[in-house]
Amino acid sequence: MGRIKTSENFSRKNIILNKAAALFKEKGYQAASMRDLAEIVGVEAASLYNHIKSKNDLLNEICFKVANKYNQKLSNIETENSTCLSKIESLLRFHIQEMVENFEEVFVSDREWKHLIEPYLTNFQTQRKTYRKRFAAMIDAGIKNKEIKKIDSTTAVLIMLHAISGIESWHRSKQKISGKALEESMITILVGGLKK
Amino acid sequence: MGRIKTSENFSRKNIILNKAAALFKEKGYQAASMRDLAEIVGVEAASLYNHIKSKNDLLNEICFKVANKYNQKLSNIETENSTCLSKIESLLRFHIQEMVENFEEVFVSDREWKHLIEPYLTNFQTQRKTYRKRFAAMIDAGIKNKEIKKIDSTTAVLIMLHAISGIESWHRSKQKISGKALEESMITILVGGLKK
DNA sequence: CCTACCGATCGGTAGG
DNA sequence: CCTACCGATCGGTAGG
Repeated sequence: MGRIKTSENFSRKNIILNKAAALFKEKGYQAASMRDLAEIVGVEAASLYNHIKSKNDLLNEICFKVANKYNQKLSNIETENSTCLSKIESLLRFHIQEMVENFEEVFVSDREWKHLIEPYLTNFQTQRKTYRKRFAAMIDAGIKNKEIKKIDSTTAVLIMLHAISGIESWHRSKQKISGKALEESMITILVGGLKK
Repeated sequence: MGRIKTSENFSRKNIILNKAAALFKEKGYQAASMRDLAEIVGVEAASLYNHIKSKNDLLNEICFKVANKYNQKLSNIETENSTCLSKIESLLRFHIQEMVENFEEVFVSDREWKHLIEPYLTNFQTQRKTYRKRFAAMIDAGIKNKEIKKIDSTTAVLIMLHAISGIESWHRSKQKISGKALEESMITILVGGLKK
């Protein structure tokens, strides 16, 4: 009795969630069928509904799980006692690491959220917008500080977040550099582009 | 007799192609139905098939139209007699302008190409890979020249192309800066990140 | 967790 | 360009 406790949750529902993230990432939400998912999980399609409410509910759980994690991290970084530039670097490193290590759910949250349905769709969009504003505020603080060159902070956020979401194509490449080397290259270019 | 000749082609087929690009961009290829498209065009779904072969053929035409345009531009820039850094800047400006002006088809080509079917899928993937290699070669030449700082050129290409494809969210923003201002901001940050 | 099945919607065709 | 319609597949439910 008593399973071994780890940081991962291997309940049936969590297995389904993880497989769904991989499937949605590969095929796109709409093109992925519940029969596809059932086959991967190893049950009949109807059986999935003992663990989940609907296909859209799976997307919901993936998207908000990721959003919560990112909001949490941003809050932690905001309260750090350090320069703006090093806060931004921390945040970028977090984004890059998440994209390297948990890229399936991060990718789905990033690219498939438009298939969410109301009221979750609006909720999610609002969270995204808020996150970007807080990120831009960090950049603006750095510009005021004279740590960062005078740039449009909204554009800078757009560039950095999308550059990172492009790590997906790094995953697909055959002769790829290591995750750590990728992180260092990205930081050099992105943070280098901000510095005075 | 004789229609007025302009650079735009308003044939029935081209109208369908343009509406399809907008629809695929908004809903995603899979979620967009031919009945949706027919309604936008103003005919019955069956009538579309007098102008096109299949839904997938529409995606094909959009993706390869964009690919051809980009390959053409890259070839022109490669033969220019100028510094590597200014070649890269020209290419980036072209990418940004295309994303601002023709963003529907560019976006579809960028995000929905995985729904192409063989042999077009492999053909398209190969073209993408080749394009990125040629772009990376321009950066490597600049590093050798000492125009550009020593960075991983593959990562730099990944960053720049994805940063630009993120202009999609600029289109959705309400209080947006002008296309020209966006271009200048992006060039400042991206090219600034390369310079020694 | 499975079998059996539902109504809806899909891409596409026949025939005019 | 339309009406009428096809077979396939979809998300999901009933009942055990």
